[in-house]
Amino acid sequence: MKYTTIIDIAQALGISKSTVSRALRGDKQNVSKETRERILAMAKKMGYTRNELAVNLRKQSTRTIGIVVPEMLTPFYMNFITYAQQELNRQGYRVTLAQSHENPNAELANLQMFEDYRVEGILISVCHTEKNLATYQRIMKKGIPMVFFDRTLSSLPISKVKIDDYLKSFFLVEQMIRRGKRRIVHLAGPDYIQNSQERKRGYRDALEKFHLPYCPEYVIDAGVDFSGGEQAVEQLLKQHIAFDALFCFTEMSALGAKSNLQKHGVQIPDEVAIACISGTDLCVLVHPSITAVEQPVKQMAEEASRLIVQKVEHPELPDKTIILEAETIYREST
Amino acid sequence: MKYTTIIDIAQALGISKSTVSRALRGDKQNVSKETRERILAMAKKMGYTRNELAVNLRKQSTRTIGIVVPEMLTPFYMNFITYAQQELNRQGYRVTLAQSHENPNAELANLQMFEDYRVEGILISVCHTEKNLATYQRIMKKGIPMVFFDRTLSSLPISKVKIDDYLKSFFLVEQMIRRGKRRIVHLAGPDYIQNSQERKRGYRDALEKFHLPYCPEYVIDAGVDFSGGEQAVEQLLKQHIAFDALFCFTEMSALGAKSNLQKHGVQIPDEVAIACISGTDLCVLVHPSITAVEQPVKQMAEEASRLIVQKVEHPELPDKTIILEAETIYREST
DNA sequence: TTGAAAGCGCTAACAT
DNA sequence: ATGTTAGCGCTTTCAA
Repeated sequence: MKYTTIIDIAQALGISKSTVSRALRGDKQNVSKETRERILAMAKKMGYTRNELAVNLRKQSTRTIGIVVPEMLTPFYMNFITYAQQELNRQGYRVTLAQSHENPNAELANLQMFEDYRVEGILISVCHTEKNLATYQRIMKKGIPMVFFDRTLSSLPISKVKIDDYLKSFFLVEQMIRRGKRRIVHLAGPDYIQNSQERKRGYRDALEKFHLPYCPEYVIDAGVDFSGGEQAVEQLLKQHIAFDALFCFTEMSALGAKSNLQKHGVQIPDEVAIACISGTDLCVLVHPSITAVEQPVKQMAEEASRLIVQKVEHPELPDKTIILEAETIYREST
Repeated sequence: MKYTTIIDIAQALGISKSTVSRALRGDKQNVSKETRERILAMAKKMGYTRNELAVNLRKQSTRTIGIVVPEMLTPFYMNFITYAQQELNRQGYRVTLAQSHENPNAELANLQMFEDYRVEGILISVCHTEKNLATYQRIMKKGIPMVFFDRTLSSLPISKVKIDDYLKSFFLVEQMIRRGKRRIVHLAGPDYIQNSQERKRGYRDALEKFHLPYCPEYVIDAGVDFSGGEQAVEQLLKQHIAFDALFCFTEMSALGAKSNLQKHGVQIPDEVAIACISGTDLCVLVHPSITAVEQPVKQMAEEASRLIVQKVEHPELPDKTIILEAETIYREST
């Protein structure tokens, strides 16, 4: 399969490739209307499509932003990507996507690939607090702009867009306590995600504020997904740990927990209340009794996009951290 | 920001760029172990990353497959993408993604972009039966391999991977009838999606088999998303159309319908049974009473990937249509 | 208004 | 084992 090139067009018309290039790029100044039309017609006839590889190589610019996310199964990251894509397209950038599947090695490979393809900026939600620190720093030092979003890293002086996980966590737990819950179990996320650590702090401090005891066995590592939530509940029941509320790290683990509780015949929310900090309204949609603090995914995407574009176009400007107000949703128990 | 090139390395070492290129590409035959090591060390020291743009241009090959999907919000397409990516990577191909947002113009732009970037094959689930027919044909004629999946087009002689929507639809409706449902409403998808048309046929024929009347007002255009399902139910209730079962086109419209029914105090599934053909277990997860025929997304992704690779590497081979057996799931009403 | 020529970073055929 | 050279498709000075 052979693509038509500007040389083919030039030859077919008996003119130089420079003129063809100019016409095709829409340069109205330096090519007569007549030849312009002949060129456009011939290009169409020959099925010409400009080779972006060659253009990018020549121009030494791709106008492409790479986005790395831990996963794309929950709507949160997909929404982020969609909004970011919109905003970045509006600003004249293209987007290429990569998922790390929660695996630092895959994340590394993706970042490497972005470098190889000369993306001009990177938006990333990291999958591990430490594992790829050196790589992030290497990329920064190389001068490739990066912006962290959602799962950020406090240890790195890079622009970030996030919510205040500590505060939101504190808030949610406080709500549960005010509603009379006393034995609140935290289905926590893994420690290698910083948001998880901050939510643990929020959980702990909220208990403290109300002089409730902090029991280590009430904090269970439930991972990030559906089955993590199921297993955590399984464990709780097996160990006969009494509880009247669950505060989950992700919406998926909340759903998993819910599902398993129902399987065991536990009434929700009469006996147990469930809450999580959610990227979308999935939880609410699925089960209105789950209380959620909703992350402002659209704003997050737009802020992150604006930040990365700014950084690409004005590398000299200082880094910025944006903390977004998450919307708190209260649902009446049904 | 200036990237290190093989010329930089060659100069730093006082050798030719060909040797550097060879060493960096892992050619052990034609470069002495000693210089090889010097080159690798220097490359690392200077932070070299190969410019894939240049490589692709020079080699006239990108080893990249483009995937176009209507949306990425439902897990079905995301699962497809993930599995396809795995399989294609295994075969030495990269993947680039685009979503049409159910918009034929966006789909067109995405296909155009894929051409510009010289993808070597395209996997697509179309968003409209007719709108972009000419483009698909143009691409085919140009010799760019394409494989259709899930939402395919019977009118085009291109390789496809799909389920038998007619059969599965027939089957599902038959089940409802056998369970005593008589007034089955079909929240149908739009006619510009072929799968939707075939499911309508299946619905109709199943009724006929059991000598049940076909009422046009029982077939409602509910679109593809959550709000479509909500609105369809709203309309049913407002018009006082009696029904005891809903057969929905998508899992999202099933969820929307369910949500609105609950809002109006209708018991599910005591009064109304809901069924859909689902790409994932989302429905089941959300509401175990929803009956679903599960699409074999993993196989679909793997077959489609294999087909496209085969077509890229052996363009002379004939087109193929693969119809996958969808797994039928019965859930007991809870 | 047009053309000639250089070059983006890399590979590969052909010398040496 | 290494170097020289041509060229992938395009843009962009510089000349004409």
